Amino acid sequence: MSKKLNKTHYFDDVYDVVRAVPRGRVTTYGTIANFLCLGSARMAGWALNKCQGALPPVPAHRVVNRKGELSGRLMFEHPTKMQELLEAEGVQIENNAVVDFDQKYWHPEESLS
DNA sequence: CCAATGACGACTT
DNA sequence: GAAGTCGCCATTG
Repeated sequence: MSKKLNKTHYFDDVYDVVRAVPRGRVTTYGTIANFLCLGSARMAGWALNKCQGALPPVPAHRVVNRKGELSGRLMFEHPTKMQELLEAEGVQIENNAVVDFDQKYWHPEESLS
């Protein structure tokens, strides 16, 4: 899996990492950005903003900010869709934030095994 | 071309 | 320890 790091297509790498997130787990923008060496967590979030039209669909609901808050829930088709999806996967949401975020936190290196 | 914004993060006060 | 400020890089106005 050679990482091209083509800044014009880096969001493809972001999608790949987000798709690798196991069900019931969550990760952060900064982690993805750091893993892909994007240099800014904003780039990861920006890429996910367009993930809605990406195929296959990207489980962006599994990506939250450093605080574990569902910062992008308003960007979904429905503001509550993100929380519903997370709860459906066993992730408890409290005050728009992931419960036991440290426990649900997932790192791309885990996928490397 | 310049300025402002953004699904963020880390540092400083 | 909490709140505020600056920095990152790309897109849009």
